[in-house]
Amino acid sequence: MRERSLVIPRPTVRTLTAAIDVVLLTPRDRSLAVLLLRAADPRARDRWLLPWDAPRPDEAPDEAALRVSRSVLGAAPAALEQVAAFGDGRRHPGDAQLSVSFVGLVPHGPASDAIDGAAWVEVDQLPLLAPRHRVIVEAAVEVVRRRIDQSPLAFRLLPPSFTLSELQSIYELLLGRSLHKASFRRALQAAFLVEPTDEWRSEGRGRPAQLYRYAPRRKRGARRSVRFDLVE
Amino acid sequence: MRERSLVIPRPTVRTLTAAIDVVLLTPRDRSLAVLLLRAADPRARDRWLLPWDAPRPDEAPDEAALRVSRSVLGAAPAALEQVAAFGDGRRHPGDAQLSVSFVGLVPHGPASDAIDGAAWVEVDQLPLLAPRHRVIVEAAVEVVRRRIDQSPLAFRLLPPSFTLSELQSIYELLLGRSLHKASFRRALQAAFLVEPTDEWRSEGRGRPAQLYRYAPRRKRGARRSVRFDLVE
DNA sequence: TGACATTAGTATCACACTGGTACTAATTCT
DNA sequence: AGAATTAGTACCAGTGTGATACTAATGTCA
Repeated sequence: MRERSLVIPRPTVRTLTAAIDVVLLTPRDRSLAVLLLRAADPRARDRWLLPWDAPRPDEAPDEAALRVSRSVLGAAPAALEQVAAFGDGRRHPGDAQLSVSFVGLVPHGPASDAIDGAAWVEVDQLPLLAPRHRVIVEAAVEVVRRRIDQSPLAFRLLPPSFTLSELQSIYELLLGRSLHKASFRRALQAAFLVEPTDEWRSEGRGRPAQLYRYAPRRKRGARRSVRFDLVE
Repeated sequence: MRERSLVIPRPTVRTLTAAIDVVLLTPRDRSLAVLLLRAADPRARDRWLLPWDAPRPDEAPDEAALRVSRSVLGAAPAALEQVAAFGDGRRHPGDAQLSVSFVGLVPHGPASDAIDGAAWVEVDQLPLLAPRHRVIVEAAVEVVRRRIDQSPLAFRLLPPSFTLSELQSIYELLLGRSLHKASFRRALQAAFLVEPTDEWRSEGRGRPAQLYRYAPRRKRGARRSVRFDLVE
């Protein structure tokens, strides 16, 4: 190794203001919806907000995100993952210099209730938000889309038992395109991810569908071939 | 939507100490190596450190990461992406409550020099590090491995022109397994990612290899089938 | 009641992709 | 010259993909 005579000054930490911002997502109609809070003061600069709070002393970011999620949902979300830290110039409603953002998934169904002053809004039809909250929502959706075939996120958007058509709808929702039914089921079968229950659901018209549950059987080394799906 | 009578208190921000920690990676031999700094004081609690600093006032995290990278490399890395924020109880060398971590990629070759007091260490043979620095390195490697087929990260670990065998070696390094040569090249061809130069490189023994450059031709909607490669 | 719409689920089949094996090509080493 | 080494290609059986079309089971409506 060649060496240059630069010298590293010993760094010291500096304080800044921080917030934990949570994007809670649930499937709604044919789209994803995010939970927004209406500002208590109607003359506030931001009418709508993501749920957020400052981390308490000695509270880890994921603990704070769980606490914020519980406070608005009344229960923990089915999944909660960090999205990223945002600290650029975009304005935060609490003027935090740094935001650590999380995305939580809420199953479709009656659990989608929320507290007073909150509303599920489709992510394609966001109202005016603080600029940083807007980019956080976009990043959260992107994170879920990217991780969908690495992590069982799709199953977190469904109740414990579901039909294969519902599962396919979630995948189509997240991937943004329609999928081939037979291929989808063949791949699902090959991955040993679900198992059928002995229940059937009759949803209005049409033939009843069998209900399945998420029951992954560990498959070691499911080695896939290399794919060059470069986005940029 | 059903409404409960919970009330959201208006949150206020709180200050905490923060650091920007940078993991610089380069291919070395048959492994990945990370740039570590040796502590100036030999009696310091941590003998080895990741490059880090506190963000300056009004400096965004990615700007700070770029600044830290430049200060130890003498130049910008070929890629720089955020890994995650870490704020659990694990100790940071500067006792920062929150770490925003970044991973930078440095091409193989003469640009892998570094400043005095720094060393490239294989990621499988890390010395004793502060606990948070250890998990940051592990997370950084994992991020690169996960994003390899979504983002042209592999090309950032190579100089501007390279042989296809070198490219395949990088993929094998990151994926941790060997790949089929013909399949690798077929997939590469189909993705329109590289183009041949008119140069050839004779590297000691064996037939000379043609040099290629990264020249992606945008292919819209390269739709792949769904794969259920769930890790957990 | 019976035809029809609707949704679930399967069968068939041409086509494309994967990866093992084996080959040719061009260079250095001895 | 011949062996070793690395680059690159050809062949091919097996497997995955997705279009089309089918059967199955229910509700709707005349």
